[in-house]
Formats: sequence, structure tokens, C-alpha cells
Amino acid sequence: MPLDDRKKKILYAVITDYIMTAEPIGSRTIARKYNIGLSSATIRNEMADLEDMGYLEQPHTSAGRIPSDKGYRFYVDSILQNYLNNDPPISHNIREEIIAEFDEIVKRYARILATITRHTTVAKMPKLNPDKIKRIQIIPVASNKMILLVVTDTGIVKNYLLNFCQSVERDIFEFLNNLLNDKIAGKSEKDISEFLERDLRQMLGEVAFIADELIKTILLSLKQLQETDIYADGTSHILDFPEYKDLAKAKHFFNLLDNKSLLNEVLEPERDFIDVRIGSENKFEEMRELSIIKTTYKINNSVVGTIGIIGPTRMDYRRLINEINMMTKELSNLLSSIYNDEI
Amino acid sequence: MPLDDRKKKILYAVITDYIMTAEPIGSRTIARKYNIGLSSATIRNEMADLEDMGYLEQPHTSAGRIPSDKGYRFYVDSILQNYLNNDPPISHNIREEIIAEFDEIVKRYARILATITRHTTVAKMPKLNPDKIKRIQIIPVASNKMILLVVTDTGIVKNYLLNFCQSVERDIFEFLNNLLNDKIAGKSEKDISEFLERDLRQMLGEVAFIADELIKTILLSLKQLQETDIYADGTSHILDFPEYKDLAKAKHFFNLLDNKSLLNEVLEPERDFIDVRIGSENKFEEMRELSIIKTTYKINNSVVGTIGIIGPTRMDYRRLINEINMMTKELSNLLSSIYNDEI
DNA sequence: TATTAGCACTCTATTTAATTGAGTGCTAAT
DNA sequence: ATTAGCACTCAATTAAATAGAGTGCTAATA
Repeated sequence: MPLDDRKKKILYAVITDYIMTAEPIGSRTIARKYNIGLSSATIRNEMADLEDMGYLEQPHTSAGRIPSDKGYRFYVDSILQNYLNNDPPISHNIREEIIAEFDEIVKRYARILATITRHTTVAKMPKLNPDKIKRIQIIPVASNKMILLVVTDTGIVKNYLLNFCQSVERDIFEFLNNLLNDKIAGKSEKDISEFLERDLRQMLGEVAFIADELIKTILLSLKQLQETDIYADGTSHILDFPEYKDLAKAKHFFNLLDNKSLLNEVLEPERDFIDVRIGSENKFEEMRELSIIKTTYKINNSVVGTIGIIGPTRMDYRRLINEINMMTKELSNLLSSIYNDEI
Repeated sequence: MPLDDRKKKILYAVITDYIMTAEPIGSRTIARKYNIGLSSATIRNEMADLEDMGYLEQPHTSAGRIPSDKGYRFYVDSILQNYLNNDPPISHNIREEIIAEFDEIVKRYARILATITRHTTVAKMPKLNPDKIKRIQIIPVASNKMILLVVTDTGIVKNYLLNFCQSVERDIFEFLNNLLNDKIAGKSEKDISEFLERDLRQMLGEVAFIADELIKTILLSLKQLQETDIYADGTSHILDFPEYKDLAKAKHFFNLLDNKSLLNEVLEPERDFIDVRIGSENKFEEMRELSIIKTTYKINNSVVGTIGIIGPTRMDYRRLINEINMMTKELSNLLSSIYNDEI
């Protein structure tokens, strides 16, 4: 049962109105404000149909209708469709103002985007070249303590303090040092974790009791090397929306922003083009009352990060899609031009 | 006019009560809840005196009294006094759980502190060893464009794209390269900025038009090298306070947290011991309705960063001072033990 | 003389009731 | 197939009434 033209018109009217006002909207208002050319009674009937079909919902009897997630989805799809055809207007070039290194550039774009959209933005900045472990060094500190030093390709040094429940002899440390360098340095992540989980324990023989701590730490360092940084800006904009006058909801939102690992997953790139997740479409419970518009930014056509706009489900998709698209294009251009002929 | 014992008792009663309830408190309530041994009428008189002296204030006639900033200050001072004498109880050792590098460790402590205090915490993480510029490299990109590459002692590479309004000949780039390396690499910050501001322009001769852009960029890179990172956690806790049910105030607060450069200044260490700034005592307008308890953490007795708790002026100073003290001591111990015999 | 009891008064917050108004579904007329 | 009309619903607003905690002042008391 596809929507006929009249239903579409009415659905659009409800959605655009609700996006602006955040108030349920009734048949009479539509008849007055939008010149559909139908009486309120007819519109009333159509709206009842749209509700049956799941595009609208009613907060309570005798209130107006509001769009459902399905309604928004329909709306967004038709926008995106349109969007693919005519190129969005490119903004004035803001590039001149930006002088900084990678992270800083992305943060600034996220900040600008937050300002112009008046929404909360989040950005994910992965490592440019995921680091490999170049060398491992063990430094005995006490008989049951050692520092594990991890040096990476790009010269980052991480160190970890390990405590063991029993003493370890000095020459064991020596042995360990050689073993780890042999098996880990320069190897791929897959090889390393395979070695750790399969071979290490038996190779350690009588000092197997240090294996757990060791494995845990090395795996952690691997994970940290691939870890991405999350940056949020314009967080207070959410409070501009009347639906967030409800403090419990606001609290929820700020909890979400504090939860970096969740955001990290939310920003995982899933589509190359602009990706819109509306309310219940979100994988995570915490996002079920929010929508996110996200898209990737690139260096020379390869994806290096994600940037997103978060807000209530009634966000102004049309405007925001346009703005995020514009900004990420700019960002990608700038990054590409800088990191083009990398030294 | 020092406070006599009776006034002190009443002042304490008002403050502790207000910290718990956030409600103005009247003479009768005090007479009932706290066994001062005086009638409400007497307490009433004393409270009128305390108000005259500036320790209490009245939201409106016929409401109870609430503490003024001066009142809190008196209270905090007497706590800190007491505090200096008896060492605070040291918590169980949480060190075991923490394996990470510098930034990560501080962030985790800030997070734990936010959790146990149920307040927003902020942490400032300066560079361990403020970096020096080791080498500068100029890469011509086009006749009016170049990339300025700054390599630091610790191997950090920053690059900046410079645009000039006129073309520059290729051998100028060469000349510039040598000049900058000669005058900047390895030099102190003071020497560099002196050279830039005094000598550079005339040495450039006919290409002086590139000086502005160049000076701006190099100074920026110097500034960035010393720049500190700000981390905030538990931001949503502020919403637990009934005084922040007022959305305008909440918005204010989150704006503050978005403003990293302001936070950076707020967290500038000013005292070695625990430093409490109450409401109007804060330098910045934006903090006038908030209090901050901040203290430094150290590596081997030298200050490396600041950590702070932010909340409404009626925060539970006694508890929070204790908890922040505990945590930063732990943090300092841990950091010292790790970065002790630095390699 | 310091304290307390008592009283009239003030002002906010809460409760309760009344009213408004936008919206709906259904039916009958066009 | 549309539309006008009508009775009904329900949240939100407004208005009035009430309660309650507090104050300052005065006179009585120890």
C-alpha cells in the first residue's frame, strides 16, 4: 500500500510542522496553515489512515498527531533521494582560518558544525596509520614487579607496570625480553594474539604464573594502539529543545556523551554516504529517543573518520543533512590537500 | 568582630542543613533539629545578626536563611584548618586496576573521582616535558603555498599549511629553510619569539610579505606545544542538584564545560594544597554561581597537573575535600612509581 | 540583662476548581 | 468522495483558596 499523493502531502505537512514546533498538530491547523485544498474533515480521515499505516501517532486521544519513526524515515528517504541528484551548494571557503594538525582540524570542524547547526556534534578520529609494535622492553623493578615498555613504529612509548604474585628470577626477565621481541616485534596483530593465546603459556614453563598478567597487558596495549579518540562539542545545544526540559531525559543525554566507548561504536562507519538513524533504528538502547546523522570524512578517498550530529528525532533533517555534507566535504578536501604528499 | 561560639554553632547548623536540603532554613527548624539549647526566638535574633555580618542571606522576607559565599568561606576555612592536622584516611589501594599510560591514568582517576563524589570532575594534563622544536622543514607546494613542518624533541610532527598573497620564488624557500633552522631549532621559547618579532621581517627583505603568516604560524606551534589537555567527566551529575532544574543554569554549566580554554585557566594551579573557590571568589564570571575544589597531582613532588571538582556553591565541602585529597594522593603515588626511573 | 513566649504579618508553594481550546470520531448532507 | 456539523475528550492554563514556614517586634520571665 503505497502512499498516494494526498497522503504524502499531509504527512510532509505534519512532519515539517512538528519539526518546527514540537507540538502535536491537528487536522484543522493543517487545513489552515498549508493550502492542501481539503477540508479539515477530509484531512482528519487521511490522518487516521496514516496513523493506521504507522506513519503518525497520537500522544493521547484528542491530541493532534505527531510523526512516528517510520514517518521520519519516509521523509528522510525522500530527502536523501532528492539530494543525490542536485549537488548541495558549497559554502564559502572556510579553509583559510584553519591551521593545525590532524586532530585539531577535525575538532575545529566539529566545533564549527556544532555552531552552525546548533546541535551537538561528535567526531571520531582514528589513528592515521594504525601503529605496529616495533620493540618491547622489559625492565625489572623488583623481584615481583616489572615495567613493560612498548615502543611503536611512530615512536610512541607506552609503559605498563606489572605485578606478579610470586617472585621471578632475574634471568627470567632476560629470557622474556628476548622471547617477546622475537615473537611480537613487527608482527601483525593477528600473529601476536595467536602467539599469546596459544604458545606463550607453555613456553614460560615454571613461570607460567606470570602469563595472565602479561597476556592481558600486551593485548591491552594492542587495543590501545588502535583506539580512537572521540570528541564532542556543542553539548549544551540539546537543552534548547523543549523536549529536553525534562531533566531525566537531559541527564540521559549527558550520560551518553560521557560514555566514550558507546559513542565510539555509534560512530562506527556503516555507510559511505550520509547515514541517518532515527530513534528506534539505533542499535543502542541509549539512543532510542535520539536521531543521529553521520557521515565519514576522507583523505584522498579513503575513510579516516566519522562525524555526526545528534539530536531529538524531530531534528530538521533537510537542513542538517545539507550542512553536515557541506562541512565534511570541506574537511575532506582540506585534509587531503594537507596530507596529500605526506613526507 | 569575631564570631562567638553560639553564632558559630548556628552558622554551622544552617550551612550543613542547607548543603543537604538546598532549602532555606528557619530559626524554628534549627531549634528543633539541632540541639543548640536555645529557643527559636533567640536563634532568630542571632540569625539576624549573622545576616547583618554577611554570613547569611535571605532569598526574600519571611523565607529562611541561606549561607552566603562568605558563610561558606568561613566554614571551609575551619574545615581546612582541622584537616591539616589529622591525616585523612587512605582508601584501599586501587592501584592494581590501573595499567595505562599517563593521560589514560589521569582520565581514569578523574572518572573514578566523578563516580564516588557524584560530581563533575575536570582534569588538566600538561605535557610531561614541554617540547622543544628540534627541526623545521619547509616544503613548497605551489608558488604561493608551503607546508611548514615542525619536528619536536619527542618526535611529534606538526604541519601547517601556509598561503601567501603573492608568489614566492623557489630559492626563497631554500633560504627560509636554512634561516629558520638556524634561528629556531633547539632554541628556547623566549629566543624564538624575540627573533621572530624583532629580526625576521628585515631579514626577509623583499619577501617580507610572508612574515605575518610565518610568525603567526610558528608562534601558534609554540603555543600548541605547551598546550594542555582538558578532560571532563561525570558532567551529568550537575543535573542531580535541584538548583539545576532551571534549564538556563544547566545550559550555562554545559557551555562552561565546552569552553576548554576557560577551563584551562580555571584549573591553573594557584596553591599547592587544596584550593577552594566559592562562587563569587572565582575569577571568571561564568563560575560565579559555582564552586570548585581543585588540587594538584605530582610526580616525585613536582606538580604535573590539576584535578578539580565542580558543583553548586552548597557542595559538601567536607566530604569532597576528603575524597579529592585521597584520590590525588593515590594518583601522585602511582604516577611517581611509574615514572620514577624514567628510561 | 539575656532569653523566651506570643502574636500579627508576609510571602511562597501547593492544592483545588473552573475554564479554555485544539483535537477527534461519527453521522448526515452535499 | 467530500464536507459540514456536533458531541465528546483531554491536557493545559488560569484563578482562587489554603497551608505553612518564616520573620520581627513586644512584653513577660528568669
